[in-house]
Amino acid sequence: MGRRSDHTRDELEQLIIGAGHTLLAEVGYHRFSAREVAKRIGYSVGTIYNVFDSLDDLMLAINGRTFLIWAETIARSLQNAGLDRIALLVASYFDFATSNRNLWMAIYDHRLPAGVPLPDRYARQRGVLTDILRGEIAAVLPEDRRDLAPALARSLLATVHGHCVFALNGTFALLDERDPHGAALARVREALAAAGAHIAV
Amino acid sequence: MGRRSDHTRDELEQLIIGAGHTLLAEVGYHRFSAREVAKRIGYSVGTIYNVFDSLDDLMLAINGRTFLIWAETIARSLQNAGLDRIALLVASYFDFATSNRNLWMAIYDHRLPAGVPLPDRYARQRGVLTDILRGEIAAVLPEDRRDLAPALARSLLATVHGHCVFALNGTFALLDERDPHGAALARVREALAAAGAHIAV
DNA sequence: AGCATAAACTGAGCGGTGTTCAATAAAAAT
DNA sequence: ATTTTTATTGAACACCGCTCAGTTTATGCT
Repeated sequence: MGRRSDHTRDELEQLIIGAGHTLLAEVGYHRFSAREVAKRIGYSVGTIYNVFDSLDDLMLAINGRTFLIWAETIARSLQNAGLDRIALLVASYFDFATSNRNLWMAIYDHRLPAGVPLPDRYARQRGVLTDILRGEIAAVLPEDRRDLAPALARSLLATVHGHCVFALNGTFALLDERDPHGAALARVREALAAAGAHIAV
Repeated sequence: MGRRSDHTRDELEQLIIGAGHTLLAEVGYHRFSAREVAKRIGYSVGTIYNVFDSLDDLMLAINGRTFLIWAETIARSLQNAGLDRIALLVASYFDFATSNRNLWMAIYDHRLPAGVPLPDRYARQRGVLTDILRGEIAAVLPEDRRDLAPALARSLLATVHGHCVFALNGTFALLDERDPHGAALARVREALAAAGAHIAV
């Protein structure tokens, strides 16, 4: 066929990302395919490649959306948080990863060829989430140590991430760890305490 | 052709694992293929599948070998270690991962289908490495807290792992972190200090 | 209205993948 | 010498990412 124009270019892009997001959530990164996305929206493979340069490109768009949803989820749960906002952040991280297994893992399963840098757009979508973390960590640090916030936020993110990965990929099951979330929170508390943070517990 | 018997079954298995290991190191998980392994040892695809049930099976064998080499590397570097053995462990972790990027990442890139448990053989190969860690951590804990060692070892492994993943997958580059190894070591020291460990620094 | 241009969309085709299994060839046993 | 067992093959199947000549439709122009 030819021009159909049921959708504008932007709508089509969003349609693809949406269907891709759903497919990814259902089957996971390594069973994801452009052909299946096309089938689901009633277009042919070629159309996917007219809108996106490559599958890498599409994956970045889908993962970018996951990041936005993730940031939104965490922001919302922070709104009705108690005093211990840090504990809530850790819990949110685990919660999102666990209840969106495939989407969350795809973020880290997908990698660009060596040397290709992440596009700015994607970097910004990721930034939304890390900005929230940095803000919350800065808030619990004493004023004279606020400058530690960026580095500490990165490091604690990595700490929680490590526990979360091991929880989801079976490593912790192998090691008989039954409370990954608790362990992560304990490490975060120790690090914050060492930095002089004042946390309500 | 038919029976060639240049190799016994076991030799052939080791030949495949060896060539697979090399290929994996060269091209990484997502460009790894059974056909290429076969080509490199002068056999055809079918032979790979006579020796291994599936590619998952072969990947486990290869990753298992990586674990053994990793454990050996760490054990050797512990032999001529100074007083701060914990710092050396963290450094070794980063060092192995960085200088064996593809092999190390493949351990975590490869995942069995949901529900399929890791075979015992593989679990044991992994165990060698974690046993070393648990021993070293127990050694720096006061006697009356030695029982914390297993849980703490798991958690610190996850902590260092998280930092290492972010260092290798570009997340830390995105977040302007320039000393992942230093950050990981700082977190480990804080956690050990909180557990009452006595470390030579 | 008719026609030319531009845009959207297709899907067969290319070279790859994991996996299977009838056929085959050589060694071992009889 | 003949049968049996074993090791090995590679074409075939259904999938993959990706391309691009070709088709269809909408739009602009006279």
